[in-house]
Amino acid sequence: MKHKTIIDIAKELNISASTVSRALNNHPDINENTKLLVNKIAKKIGYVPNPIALGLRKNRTSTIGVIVPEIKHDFFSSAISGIEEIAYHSGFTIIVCQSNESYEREVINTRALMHHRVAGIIVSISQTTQNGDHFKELNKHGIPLVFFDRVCQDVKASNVIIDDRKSAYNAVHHLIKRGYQRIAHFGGPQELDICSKRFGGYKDALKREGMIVDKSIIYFGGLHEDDGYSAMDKIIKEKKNIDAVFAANDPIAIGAFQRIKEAGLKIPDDIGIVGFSNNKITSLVEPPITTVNQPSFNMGKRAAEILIKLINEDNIKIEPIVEVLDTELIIRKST
Amino acid sequence: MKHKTIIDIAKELNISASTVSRALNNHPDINENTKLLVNKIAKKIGYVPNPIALGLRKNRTSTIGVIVPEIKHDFFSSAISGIEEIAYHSGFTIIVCQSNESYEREVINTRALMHHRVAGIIVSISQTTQNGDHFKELNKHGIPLVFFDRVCQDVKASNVIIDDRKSAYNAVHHLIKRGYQRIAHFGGPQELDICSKRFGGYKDALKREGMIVDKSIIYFGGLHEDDGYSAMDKIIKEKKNIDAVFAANDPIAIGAFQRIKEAGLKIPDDIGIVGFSNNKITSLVEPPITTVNQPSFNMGKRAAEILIKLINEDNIKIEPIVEVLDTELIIRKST
DNA sequence: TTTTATATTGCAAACGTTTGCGGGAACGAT
DNA sequence: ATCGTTCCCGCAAACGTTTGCAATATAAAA
Repeated sequence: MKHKTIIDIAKELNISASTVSRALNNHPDINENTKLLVNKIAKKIGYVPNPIALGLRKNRTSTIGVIVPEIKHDFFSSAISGIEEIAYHSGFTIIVCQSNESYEREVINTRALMHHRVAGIIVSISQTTQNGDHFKELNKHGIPLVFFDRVCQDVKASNVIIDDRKSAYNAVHHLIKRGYQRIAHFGGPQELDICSKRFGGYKDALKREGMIVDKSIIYFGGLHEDDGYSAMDKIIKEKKNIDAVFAANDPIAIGAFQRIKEAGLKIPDDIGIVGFSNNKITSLVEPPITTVNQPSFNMGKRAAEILIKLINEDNIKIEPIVEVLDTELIIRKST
Repeated sequence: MKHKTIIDIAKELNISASTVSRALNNHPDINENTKLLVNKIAKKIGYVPNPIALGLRKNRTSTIGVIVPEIKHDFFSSAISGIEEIAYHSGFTIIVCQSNESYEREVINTRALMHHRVAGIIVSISQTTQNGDHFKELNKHGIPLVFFDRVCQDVKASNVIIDDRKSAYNAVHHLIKRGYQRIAHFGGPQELDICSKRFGGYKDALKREGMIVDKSIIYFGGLHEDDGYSAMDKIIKEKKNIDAVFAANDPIAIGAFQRIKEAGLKIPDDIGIVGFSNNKITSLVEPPITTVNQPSFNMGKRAAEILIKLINEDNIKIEPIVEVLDTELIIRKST
């Protein structure tokens, strides 16, 4: 079965394709009666505009590109869910790519989306991305860009983020108030902005309370469970004296959590622990883990809303919008 | 900055666009030297073929459509991850849509993808889908289709599935071998094929061991945590005598798990529990939950591989491929 | 030298839209 | 009768490719 075109409508009514096009687009030049007829036939034969042809003509599609490190991660899949939700209701479709935390792949994906003539792009950058030149190319092609969560500092673009520093501060502050004295930090890669900010918040809180920042109980690594596990493993093996852990994210916290339990230590009595992101798991382990709620779904939604706004205001470049969403410390039994 | 076209290359070399096109496609008619020159200039000016123009010409893009109930669900996001992985390495991009378990939205998404001239579609159907006519339309347009996990029975298409019945059988069989006598079943919507099959496996196992299937301890509901929670809640409130639960999926199991713990009952001593899908959470709760490992990432990969094969063999319609992936009962401390 | 085959290229149409421009018809004003 | 408007509509180009066919040149065969 072939797709119907405006030419099919034109033939049916013995008018030209241009008239049909204008009628469908409600152009003032067209007689009201003609519009009625055209729309009637269009509905009758089930005409749907060909987005490809439109894309070629306008040199732009109604597709939004999304690049995330890994689709299957809780946080990102929720965010994508939010993006899709908004996109769907605005008549956009989304193309999803994953960088697998690889800078090269992120560059390739960005270029591919650009060549696909997407209307705009939403990105959370990879761990290994130091340089934002590939994003600047988008600018040259007039493709709007919104970062969420993991933003690229050296690129002028709209951001949907949280206040990582403050959120981390609150989390660590909470630990201190609970009476914990020797608080370790299991941080992510410091090149990643969110990670260095969370570390910053950790330091702020300690300093504010007159506590020292002890490098010997600060560990930097990846963002996965094993990173938390191995950091805690070292602490235990080296018999370091700590009574709490502030992890840069939930998987790290979970890894530490497991190692703590293996060691037969009690949470929260021997060691308190707080994570970051409010992954589902944290509420289900025993004891449930205190963490910072990061509104992943909403971050996706807001990113999409902002992007679509940018797409529609294709007139002049407005100043980038930076939106900071609220987080919330969810206090559970691990602290 | 404008995108480069074959015309730019043509002008640079004072040849026609058709020659450039053929040269780039390594057409035998073209002089080897010309090919060399064309490719050199193409690389020099950074030419990338315009996929939109190509799509219009060929009436088909190199995009794969994906429709799942909800992106943010563990199982689906892993599967999407797998699909993207294969697609990426084959030069395809993926458009992801979610049906939100709504039949209407699934129909709309299917049509939208069709009009987007996707090269093929991968689907896991919604809970509420009883009718596959929208998928049959794809056939008429020659768009190949692969279902994974949740397949549509009345549509002839390739499937990537697991043996739900057998997997459920194994799970329940394991419970019986462990000595559990009164095994409840918390099932999902029975209109969903996978759910009725899992229920079938449950019955098989009981019957095989000469046990009766007691409807009073079988609950059907949704696929979420609250469904498991409320089913277990009823059991407890009505003081029903059970010593194990076979849940149709992990969220249900988790819900039941929480209610059991709230009731102060011991797992696995008072009540044994087994889930289905091997969501990450099941290994992290205490005690970790026995479950059926469902290779979500690989199911996505296989679905994509099969689809791409179908796309490339656009000659005659071959018989649909049905691939049954292995599952594995992961025995943990909850049983 | 003429014919025929072969190698290499270009022309132009087509894919489905949108849109600038021009033009005919109808009508009122001069 | 002529002119100027207004209202509708169609022609054709353009977006970037691919591809059937024709065309040219060159080489081989007769």
